[in-house]
Amino acid sequence: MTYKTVVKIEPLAPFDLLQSSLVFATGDRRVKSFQEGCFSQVINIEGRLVLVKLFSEGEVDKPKLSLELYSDSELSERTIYQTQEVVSQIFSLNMPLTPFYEHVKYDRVMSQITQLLRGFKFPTLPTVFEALVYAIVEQQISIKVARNIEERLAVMFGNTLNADGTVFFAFPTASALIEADVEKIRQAGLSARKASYIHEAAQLVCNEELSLEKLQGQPLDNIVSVLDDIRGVGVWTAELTILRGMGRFDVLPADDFGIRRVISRYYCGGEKTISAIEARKIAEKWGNWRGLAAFYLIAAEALNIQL
DNA sequence: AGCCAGGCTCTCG
DNA sequence: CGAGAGCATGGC
Repeated sequence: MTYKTVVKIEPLAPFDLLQSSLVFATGDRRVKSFQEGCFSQVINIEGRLVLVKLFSEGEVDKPKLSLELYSDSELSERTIYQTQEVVSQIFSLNMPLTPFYEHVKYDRVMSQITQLLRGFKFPTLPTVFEALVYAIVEQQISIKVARNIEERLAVMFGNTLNADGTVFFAFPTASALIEADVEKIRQAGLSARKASYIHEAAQLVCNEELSLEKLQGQPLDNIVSVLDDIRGVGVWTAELTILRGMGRFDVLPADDFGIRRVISRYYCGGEKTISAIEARKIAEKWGNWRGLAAFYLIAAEALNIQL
């Protein structure tokens, strides 16, 4: 028996669900995807799984969303509210974009790109732990390979939710990853080393040697150095975790090859990839939106936008 | 075929 | 210390 609840959301304008979800367009429907105008993902609310389907019913400057929740038992008001909060976090629905657009008004490149991508919000992840695991997976390999592996982790170790006869997979909990041994994690397509990083990180979180959620709101340098102490985590991984796991768009993962490439393409003629130091310098003018701005460039490149 | 993707650790000089 | 090898998969 599948229970369904529908919630209407009016996010802060502007918001463009289609642009923001494009990165999930090729995703496995059973895990996380954006297909036929619908974003879907299973969310874990205090151990209870809820399948979320999100549709746009409005326009970029008058956004309205329809959120459908599917579960195998009736949801309490509290769970419905919490699910809605997580969805709101994933797409930063309460974060205003207008101050960012104002800030980059005199940056010729960024002002053009923000106009073309008006309403784009870089999607984040529901928990810091998930963001950390994703970042470790994504080290060094291409996005496409990383996405396959992330989906495989969910299918292999995630809890399942049966909704109307179809099985969906949530991202694995830390304890599920601990129980799976390193060799089993490796079979998702990871190197033995990354598999053990992930296994160790899961142990840290489970044993409460590390409280990821407690790091939220601390000064950036603090968080980076705490995360940097985890084996397998360097500055790049820490910064990407903070950006996607904590919704901190003031972080620029400057070591990121892709980010350096797109900054070079749109700001330096693109002949050679720039250094992390040069990237940070150029990003200074984006102020506290430097991370978000970088992902506007990534999105622009993915859409092959030429200025 | 071989190099390179949204890096990091370990080893060696 | 700094430099370099090694790692997983998949696209080109």
